[in-house]
Order: sequence, then structure tokens, then C-alpha cells
Amino acid sequence: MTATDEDRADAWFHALADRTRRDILRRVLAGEHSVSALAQNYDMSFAAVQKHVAVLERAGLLSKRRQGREALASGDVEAVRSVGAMLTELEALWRGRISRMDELLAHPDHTQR
Amino acid sequence: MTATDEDRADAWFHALADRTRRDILRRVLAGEHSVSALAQNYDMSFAAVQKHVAVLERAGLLSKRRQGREALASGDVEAVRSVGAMLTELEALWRGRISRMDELLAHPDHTQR
DNA sequence: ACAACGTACAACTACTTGGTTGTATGTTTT
DNA sequence: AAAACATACAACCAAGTAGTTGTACGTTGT
Repeated sequence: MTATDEDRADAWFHALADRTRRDILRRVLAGEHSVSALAQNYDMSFAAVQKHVAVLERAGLLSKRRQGREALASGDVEAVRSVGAMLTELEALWRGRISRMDELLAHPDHTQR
Repeated sequence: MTATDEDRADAWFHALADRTRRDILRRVLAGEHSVSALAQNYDMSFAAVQKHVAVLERAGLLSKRRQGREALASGDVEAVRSVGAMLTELEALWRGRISRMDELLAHPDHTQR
């Protein structure tokens, strides 16, 4: 796995590690929303919400398009799938442990230390 | 979704948002390792690695058992699956958007603003 | 008994983060 | 033209993070 993959993963998980950002992501996956429309849902300043959106954007989890004075944000489901795929790879490592244990039971005399 | 679920999600994603911790998790999912055995893989102090292990443990992504002077860590695949499930829920929201778009195409005159 | 090993934790430092307010710039509406 | 709206970004602050070194304590090997 290259360094940039790890960089992307850092950004993904960091972006997801805040409940406000997860909530924003849910909304923009369900449909396009302007930043100020999003901001009205939270008990914090517009600037704070705008920063959260920027974190999600830098992580590639959402993208914005300009329409007049509004910035319309929508979620990128492909990025979400990529994060899911990384979790699936972790599971595969665990399954590898299981198959090595099977191996151990099948050929005990070659696997001892 | 309850507040504690969100707390757990905060801990999960925060724990995964560091490449050293992800690497540690890969190793302990593949098999049990002592903290000092893990530490030998990284160019940082033992104490730093021990802290990373503690973060993963607090997030419920790994558990330790004592054996003599060693603390053997192993990954919890069920927690990894729970994180994956959360991503799948996000995808489901996106699919909901698609079905609403289908709805829009099927009944355009009731859905205009 | 003693030295070495493995772990845990406290205290400290440099850096990052999540929030704030204020300011600037462009777009609608009146 | 002026007022209101939507966004972006800088500067600041309190709190948290990732690393360090040092210390303490139980376990293992000689």
C-alpha cells in the first residue's frame, strides 16, 4: 500500500471521527444541500459548519458545485465505498488468521516453534 | 441513533485515523502479539506504541490478555464489522436519494418546487 | 539474589483541532 | 443603488493529540 493511500485513509477516518461531520455526510449523501442550509441544523456558527464541510471536501467525501451565491454540497458514495473496502480488507486479515489455525490443526508437527 | 452509539463511532474512527494504529490493528487481527513485539516494528518509543494500543483498546478494536509479564493483544473483528456496517448505512442513504430521483421521474408534476 | 525484560503511567512539549468573531467578496432582491 | 444573503478565510483561543523521557512495579532467567 503506497504512502498516498495511507494519507487518504488518514483523511477519511479523521473526517469521519466527528459526529457533526458524519451527520453532514448523511445529509449530503441523501441529497444536495447548500452550506447555509446545512448550518441551520447545528448549534454552532456558520463558519464552524463551513469548516466541517471543508474537512469532508478535502477528504474527498463530498464535493461542492457553485450555483449563484450558493455552494451546493453532495456526498461522494464512491469514497464511502472505498472506506468500507478498507474495513473489508481488515476482516480478510482476520480470516487469514483462522485459515492459519486450520493449517495448524491439519499439520501440527511442521508449525511448532 | 443514541448518544452512546455516536460516542463509540467517534472512538472507532479516531482510532482508525492514524496509520500506526491501523497497522497495529492489521497485525493483531492476523494474530496475537505482545505490546513489545508490536513496538519493534515502529520507529518510535515503546511508550508511544503502548499508547496507540491503549487507544485501540479503549475504542474496543482490540483486547489484551495478560500472560506472565506480557500483554497479548488481539484484534476484535466484530468491532471492525460494526464500523463497516456504519459505512453501509451511509451508502443506504445514498441509495435512498436514487430512489427519490426515480420517484421524481415517475411523477414529475407533484415534485416540482 | 540480582539483572534483564515487559508493561504501565505521569509529566512535559510541539502541534493540531474545533470552536469563536471579524472582515472581504460576490450574488440576489428590493 | 442599497440592503440582505451566501460564502470564504484569517486570527485567535481552549482543549486535545502524538510524541518524548523518566519512574515504578511485577515477571523471568541466570
